[in-house]
Amino acid sequence: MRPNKRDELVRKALQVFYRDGFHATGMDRLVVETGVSKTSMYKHFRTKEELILAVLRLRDENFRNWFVRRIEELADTPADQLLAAFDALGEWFHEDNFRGCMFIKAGAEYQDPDHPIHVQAGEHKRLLLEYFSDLCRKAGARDPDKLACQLLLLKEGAIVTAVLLHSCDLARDAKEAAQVLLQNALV
Amino acid sequence: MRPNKRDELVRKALQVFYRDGFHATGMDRLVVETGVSKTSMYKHFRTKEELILAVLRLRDENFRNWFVRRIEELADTPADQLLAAFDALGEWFHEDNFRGCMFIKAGAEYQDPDHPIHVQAGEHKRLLLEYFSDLCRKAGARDPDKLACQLLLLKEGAIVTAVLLHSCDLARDAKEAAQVLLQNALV
DNA sequence: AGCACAGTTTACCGATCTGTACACCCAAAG
DNA sequence: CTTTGGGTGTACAGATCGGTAAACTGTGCT
Repeated sequence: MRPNKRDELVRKALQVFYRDGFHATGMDRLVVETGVSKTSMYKHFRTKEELILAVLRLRDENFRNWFVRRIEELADTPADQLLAAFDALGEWFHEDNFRGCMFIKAGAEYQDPDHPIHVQAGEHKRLLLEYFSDLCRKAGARDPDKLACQLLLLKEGAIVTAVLLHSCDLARDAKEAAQVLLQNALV
Repeated sequence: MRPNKRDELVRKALQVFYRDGFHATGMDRLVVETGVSKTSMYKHFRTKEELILAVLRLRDENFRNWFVRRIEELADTPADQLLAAFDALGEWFHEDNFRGCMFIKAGAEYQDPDHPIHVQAGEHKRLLLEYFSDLCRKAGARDPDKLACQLLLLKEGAIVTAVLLHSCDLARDAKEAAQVLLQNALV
């Protein structure tokens, strides 16, 4: 049970779940796709749910790391970083394997608010909200928590709309809206 | 094959799919829940996919009818109606059987952009965007299509965030953001 | 050498999945 | 009354679902 073997399984499962969904992906499929035997799979993860939770943990780590790093590459001041967040989003949308937010999809497939998967998906959004709040506070916004929440709404809305409407440049529209909200909150 | 019988099946299936999801709900479950026999079910709908498409058509009709009517009850002028949309949303969020947007969930479970279910889910959002654009134009916004898109982002973001974060009053925050955007677009 | 253990193969479990074959029932038409 | 035909229930098909049993293989440690 090498720990890196487990990580490799989680990485591969992440790809498949992200592409095809949770209920639509059976364990048999993952076993074939990873090349590992079914017994080994169940040695590493006692249930499918446990595997999904591990996948979500990895996805949270990957996404937040990428998001924050990219934002800091794109801008220096907190205010500019809040806007750069939407440039980063736009880059993500244009990746050809973009399939929306895994946590929104997880919350959509496991709707019971008390289900561990649903809870963990919510935790990801809470952490993002915290990050935004922090930036808003540093930028000197009047009500940083409220502004952060509003910017989060723009981000989430842009993601789900980008999935369903493949037409317009939603990241740009979201960024311009964020600009208006930010300006309004700074005065 | 009375047509009202078919409609009754669609109505009941809508409830179950909305509560439990598409992949997680089997046809056997629907047969039990509706009391109809399996053979009859498949006489009305040749496949599960056909049933889901019928459900989405009904949902689109129900939701847009309710949404527009409620908005017109709450406000008279186009500008006020754009803001009242978020009051209507808030009422929806507080219904105890609120489970998010069925079309976002449909798009999340059927991710292939060419899949009929995904396409139909996108169509719903396109119709909502048209409705918003119309109101923005009547309200005299500078760039009505862009403003409509931004307000749609706020709406969609509020929905998915309301599903995952059960804490704050997202409809209110979204409305205040809409107010700022609207004011900015009217000057 | 001998042991421990990660990982494999193969076969299987009962449940559930979408979808179908077929005989039956009952009302309207001849 | 008999025939016709739509709607029904039963029973099933074949695949897949999540998960397990048991015996084997290979590697590293002592």
